[in-house]
Amino acid sequence: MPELPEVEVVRRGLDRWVTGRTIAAVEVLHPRAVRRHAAGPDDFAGRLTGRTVTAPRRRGKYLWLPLADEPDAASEALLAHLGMSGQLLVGEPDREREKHLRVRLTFTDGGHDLRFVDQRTFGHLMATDLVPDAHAPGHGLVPAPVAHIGADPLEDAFDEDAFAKALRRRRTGIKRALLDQTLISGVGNIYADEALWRAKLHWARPTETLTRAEAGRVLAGARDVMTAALEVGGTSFDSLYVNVNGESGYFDRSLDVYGRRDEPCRRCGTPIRRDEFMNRSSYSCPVCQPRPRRARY
DNA sequence: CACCGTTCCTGACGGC
DNA sequence: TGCCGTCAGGAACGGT
Repeated sequence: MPELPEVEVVRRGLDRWVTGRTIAAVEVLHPRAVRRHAAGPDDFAGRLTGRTVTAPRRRGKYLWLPLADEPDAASEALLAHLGMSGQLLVGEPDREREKHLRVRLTFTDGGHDLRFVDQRTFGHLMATDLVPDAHAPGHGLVPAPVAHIGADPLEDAFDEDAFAKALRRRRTGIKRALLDQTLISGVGNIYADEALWRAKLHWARPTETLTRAEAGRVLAGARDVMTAALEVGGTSFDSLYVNVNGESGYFDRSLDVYGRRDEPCRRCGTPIRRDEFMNRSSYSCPVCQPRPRRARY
């Protein structure tokens, strides 16, 4: 399941394979893949055709390819969110079509094509305007649908003090807050559990009771685990996540709590517990991460 | 406004 | 063998 490190791996792959190339044609094979492009599949294709892709950017789990507008800087972009099972694949244009191929882009140089493949169709592509970035005033641009999300923990613009203060203003549990992309982006279910294990905090800990030091530990935990995942090319559990060349990451072998129900905690040996939370799973160590007296779900 | 439950989707898997 | 229920989850959306 692609979270920030996996999306970053994809971004790096795209930078190598598509930057500077001009889009020749766009095929939308499944309209659901572009459902967030309100003007429809034909408009989506029309906006991309003939445009030249510039260096890919990312914030949290969103990835975008700015489209050159010579002589000015790009004012539009191809925006991608991989959802649960989305892949962006680059390869020989005449290779076999994947079962869940949703969108295909070819380039004027006749070289490798770019394919959006997505089994569960939670991901999407769209063409969108770029708007000023509230997190870096006077500098960058971000796609309009990305404007409302927070900075991610691996970018310079991330304001740690503002994050800690915003957490304390919330009246919810820490894991809910971590999954709220407006507060901090790029953290999904897997890395939320990993960050909380590293910070030794229970997922239902009320945000308003977090000290500045504890907020700092959560953030450091998120940064550390994401950086480690990036170094090994991203996490993969079921081969649905792959980088742009179709190679899976290996980070799942390094996870400390996620998916490790009843296995010993790597710090204290206590069996990892699994709780139900938001109709999904939360994994934690009962000893390292004691349940708070007052829990917020 | 803040918070939270529901919803979209397909394939793997376990039980019978 | 095959059918069916359950599970996986990001984020938009609507209700409170």
